[in-house]
Amino acid sequence: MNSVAKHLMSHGIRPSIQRIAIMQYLMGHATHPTVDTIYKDLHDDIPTLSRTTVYNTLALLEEKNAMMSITIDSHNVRYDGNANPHAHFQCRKCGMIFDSELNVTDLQNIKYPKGFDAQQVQVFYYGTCGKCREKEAMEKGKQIN
Amino acid sequence: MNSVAKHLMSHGIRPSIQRIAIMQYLMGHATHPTVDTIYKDLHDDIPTLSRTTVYNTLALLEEKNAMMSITIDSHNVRYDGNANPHAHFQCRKCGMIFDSELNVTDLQNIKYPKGFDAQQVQVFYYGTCGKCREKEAMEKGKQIN
DNA sequence: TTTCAATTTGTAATTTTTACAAATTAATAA
DNA sequence: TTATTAATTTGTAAAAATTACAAATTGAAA
Ligand SMILES: [Mn+2]
Ligand SMILES: [Mn+2]
Ligand SMILES: [Zn+2]
Ligand SMILES: [Zn+2]
Repeated sequence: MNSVAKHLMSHGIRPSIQRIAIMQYLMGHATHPTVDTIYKDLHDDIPTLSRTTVYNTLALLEEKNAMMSITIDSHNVRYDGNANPHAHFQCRKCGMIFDSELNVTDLQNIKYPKGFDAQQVQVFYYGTCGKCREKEAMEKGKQIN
Repeated sequence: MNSVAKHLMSHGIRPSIQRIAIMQYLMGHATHPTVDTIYKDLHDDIPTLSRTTVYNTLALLEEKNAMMSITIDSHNVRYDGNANPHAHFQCRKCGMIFDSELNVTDLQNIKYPKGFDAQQVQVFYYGTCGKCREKEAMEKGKQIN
């Protein structure tokens, strides 16, 4: 059996063709794709795949902690095959989402209201990515003023 | 002139009736409301208010840094009249969003990819709030097993 | 007052997500 | 194997959230 199927089973998920394809896609694409990107890309290989199945499967994978969703972008939920906790950076210019080295587990146990119990922490940085900053510098250089 | 109008003007926003009402609502409700909640609540006082105006105004207020939006919830964007940086906690049981004491500015300058430039950081905790934990404890107590 | 610009409004369109029942596929029992 | 049942997938329709846009209104400047 392939490693993706094993990953699913270790999380109590029966490894169907569709579930393997979606999980495999997430593990192979560290781009934090949207539902639509996942659907469109996979649809080329599996023309029978339904959008509903993508939604259903992503909900299942998340519930079983096989991956995580991130709400860094207000327009679309993003999905991340890397389930171990890490922070993210979204570029406001190009919209791309990058991983950050920040170990968010350090934050897990601090500074939320008394009597509360936190199970998860997400850290989202917003700013400008390296490429977009370079591009900006170029544009400025070209300007006369 | 009232203080809300002054706040708007200090951010370069012309203080119209609608803009004052929306900004005032956010400053008076630390509940991190959705667009719909803001619209429905204000509509009682200003029956002519349009949903589009609420969307437009919130986008403007955010652009001018008079307040901030938070994407802690995948279903709805939330709005926060408190623009100075702080973390948030969402209860997975009741959906409520609470402020956290965590000073996120500490995180501002650390651990995102090299050459990148972060302008903002958001920290979102997910878990169970105090009230929901109490409720859970009660339910468990009642059970025979 | 007239003119022009900014703002608001209402409607329609788009996008994202969810609901749901039928069809298909997989697992279990006979 | 074949019949029965359960799990999964599919397609369509509905709901919910957001955006586009042009007309109407309001405010500012000439
Ligand atoms: Mn990631
Ligand atoms: Mn807050
Ligand atoms: Zn970029
Ligand atoms: Zn709660």
